[in-house]
Amino acid sequence: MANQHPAKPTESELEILQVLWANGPCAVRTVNDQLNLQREVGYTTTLKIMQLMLNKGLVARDTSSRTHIYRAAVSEKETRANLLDRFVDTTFRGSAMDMVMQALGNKDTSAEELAEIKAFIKKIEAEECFEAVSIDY
Amino acid sequence: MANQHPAKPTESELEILQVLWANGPCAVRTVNDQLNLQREVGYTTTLKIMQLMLNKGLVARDTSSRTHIYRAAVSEKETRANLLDRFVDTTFRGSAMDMVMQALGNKDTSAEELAEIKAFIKKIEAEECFEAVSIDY
DNA sequence: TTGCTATTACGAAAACTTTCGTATATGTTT
DNA sequence: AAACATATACGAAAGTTTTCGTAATAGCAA
Repeated sequence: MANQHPAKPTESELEILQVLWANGPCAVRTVNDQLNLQREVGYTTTLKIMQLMLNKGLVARDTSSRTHIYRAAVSEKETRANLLDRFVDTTFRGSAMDMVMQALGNKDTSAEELAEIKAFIKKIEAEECFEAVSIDY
Repeated sequence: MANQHPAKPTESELEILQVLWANGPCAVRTVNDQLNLQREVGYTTTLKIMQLMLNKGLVARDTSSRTHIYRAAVSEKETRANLLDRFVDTTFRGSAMDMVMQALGNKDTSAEELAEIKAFIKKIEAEECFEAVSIDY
């Protein structure tokens, strides 16, 4: 179920994965248009990267029609988890707590969001009472 | 006070900054030794990167004695904040909440840590009542 | 068919990062 | 002084990622 190789997409590759995760399977043209909402990227550049991603197994594609349709071949959740792990290691010396604190400390966390987190924590705490039961759902 | 250019250290540069932040001003030899606790890196490699960092303004150095003493020229807090921003943007589409949730969701958050976060949230909520006052200390 | 547009494929250049060999200089020890 | 160990400086190579020019192909319209 889990990916064999933890998948370490580059920054550009990640941008593309974001588009695919958000929009579902897309043609290269669509992906490129989406990217260009944020920054200028040439069409063949996007195409090339997506072809490289195909080789790495980060995406798959349907070539039955002329315009190939690409889809993400790695899950958003797992990829995020991997990247988060790496990031916490390199930037917060492995302390996820430090990172959460810093994220919360950034002045722009609304009261609503804080409430949301509190609720989430409550949920986790409730689950911890039943550790023997699988909570990996 | 804030850095002019948000400072985007590479991964190696970040490793070196971590050492400098943790140990205070260091000679290249010291930094290299520290790095080698985690992975093998040649001395001149570390030296070279630190010299490049000097050009970029990421570190400063005291050359009064033969062994130059380097120190971080960017603050840990600000750098972390910058990197965190970037990371949240690229990996969590800008949603710090999503990231915090994912971090907390990773099964290995202890009850103590959750309590810590709750306390921290309480502190933030208290501060939000006095938004006019600077909470940037 | 002919010409126009959109797409894929491919390779190479450009940009960036990391690594290391080597020259040179400076202390230290014998 | 001479030999040795250690430090800096520098440049080039190797590795990785991104960018883009160009060719080949397929679909479509006139």
